[in-house]
Amino acid sequence: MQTCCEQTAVYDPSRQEVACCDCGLDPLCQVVDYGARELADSKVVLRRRQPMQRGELLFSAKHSFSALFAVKSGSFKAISLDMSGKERVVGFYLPGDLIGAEGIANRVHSFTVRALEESSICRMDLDQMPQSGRGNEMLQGALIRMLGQEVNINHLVTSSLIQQNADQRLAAFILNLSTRCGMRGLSQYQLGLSMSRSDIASYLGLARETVSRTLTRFQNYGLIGISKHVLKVVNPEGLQKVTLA
Amino acid sequence: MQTCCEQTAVYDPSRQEVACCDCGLDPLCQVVDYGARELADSKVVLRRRQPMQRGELLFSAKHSFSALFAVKSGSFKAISLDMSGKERVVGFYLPGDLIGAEGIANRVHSFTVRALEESSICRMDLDQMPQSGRGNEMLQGALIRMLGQEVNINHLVTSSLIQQNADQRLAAFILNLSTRCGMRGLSQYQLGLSMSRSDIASYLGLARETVSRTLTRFQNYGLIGISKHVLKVVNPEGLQKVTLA
DNA sequence: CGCGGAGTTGAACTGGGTCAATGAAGGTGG
DNA sequence: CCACCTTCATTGACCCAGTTCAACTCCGCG
Repeated sequence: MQTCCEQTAVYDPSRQEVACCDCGLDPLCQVVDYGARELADSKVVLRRRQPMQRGELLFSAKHSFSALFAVKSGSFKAISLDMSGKERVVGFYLPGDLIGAEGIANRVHSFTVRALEESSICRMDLDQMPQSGRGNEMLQGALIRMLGQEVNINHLVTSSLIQQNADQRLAAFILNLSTRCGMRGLSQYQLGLSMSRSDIASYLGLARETVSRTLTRFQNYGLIGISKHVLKVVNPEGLQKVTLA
Repeated sequence: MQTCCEQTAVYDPSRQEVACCDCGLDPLCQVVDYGARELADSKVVLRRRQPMQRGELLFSAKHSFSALFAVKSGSFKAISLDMSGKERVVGFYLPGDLIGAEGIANRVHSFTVRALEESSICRMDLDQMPQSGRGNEMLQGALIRMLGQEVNINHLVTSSLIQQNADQRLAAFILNLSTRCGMRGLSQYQLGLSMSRSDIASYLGLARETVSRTLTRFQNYGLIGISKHVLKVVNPEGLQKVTLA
């Protein structure tokens, strides 16, 4: 069992990287580290800081679930095919975010996850959960808390998306990115938009032209500054107001 | 510990009621029943078939989490106050549905749940989870599977709502109600719409006038039959087509 | 009987989608 | 190194789905 900051792969550490203590997988990692002895004979394995290239798949829809992941650096998008066969972006993952919990129940992933840039992830193999013991109980407890969080977050996101207009959705989206970065110890006010405008549009249920227009309007209002894929949050209170309107 | 079909409250059994084997809480109930001896000293308590009046609250947002619920008969709606203080319907619960899982992680409920009609619920008090033992592990395992399901369902619902027009949202909504009733052993083709048009509109992110107009249009097309609060699913394949369009 | 809430229907307005043109950036091969 | 291509982004013009506002009906309830 490896301790928290041991390297398992060659990787450039100069990139913005989330600290373990700020990571969504940390509660589980701690259990695994702490319970090393109890879990020693189990198949739970942590592999840290695996590098990934832009465009590479973390896993695919309908493939069997075998591990949970946490973004260490970089970013990912989740894509789902709806019934009519169209691709839809269903989520973005930033450093510290947990990926793959949706697969636990049925042991099958329900969407595809792709790296938006050069990234690194931690991987916790759970294809063979230990069958019993104190370590297992703690692991399960941590899983329950994490899944509960996931349920809550999804509820909030859904609520805010469904009944808001384009301005509100985009303002909420930007603030969401910003606070998530803040929570994870990254900059709240300078965000790297690694995803395309089309990705954002798909995620928010808008046309990409609307995303483009709204962003430039926000910039004209002095709410944000945007050039290419760098977004500066200039006036978070203003954005907050937009979401309420 | 009570066995599955023991009554704990006086309640008129003539109403449409879901069987235990079709109930979302059943995996947990089974664990509790099966592990009665192991859990005997714990604080996990099942209370079955508690009656509730129309308008009565099951729990309120910000109140501390202490139990999971399953709808036995009747129906409920979940209401959340968004940041601007407006009420928003975030979900409907039918017989067999599980309520309250969103509160597990933070031990606090994130929305309010109200009975839409005379209903009954089963209640599993979890404010004091057992600390260890085989029974606990099974309980945790069942919780994990349930939460995982919840995450998946939320994803599907969100996806289908965000990027669809009014017709698609309403058709999907009706089919969703129908299949859920079917899964739980109730009629798929004759649904009781215990919620108001405004509730449906709020849930789907539409104006109540749009819901009204769309329903009558569906009726004119021969897709459904609707009078007051009884909805007949006449042409499910047709509705399915509408969702894809 | 009169009141209030829920539902339906009509008419007018508008936010955002669609279509189209153009520009900017990155990749590839000669 | 440049020419070409592809993909992504921006901006303008137009149009329609769905909101808003308003009138009216229906029903339950004091």
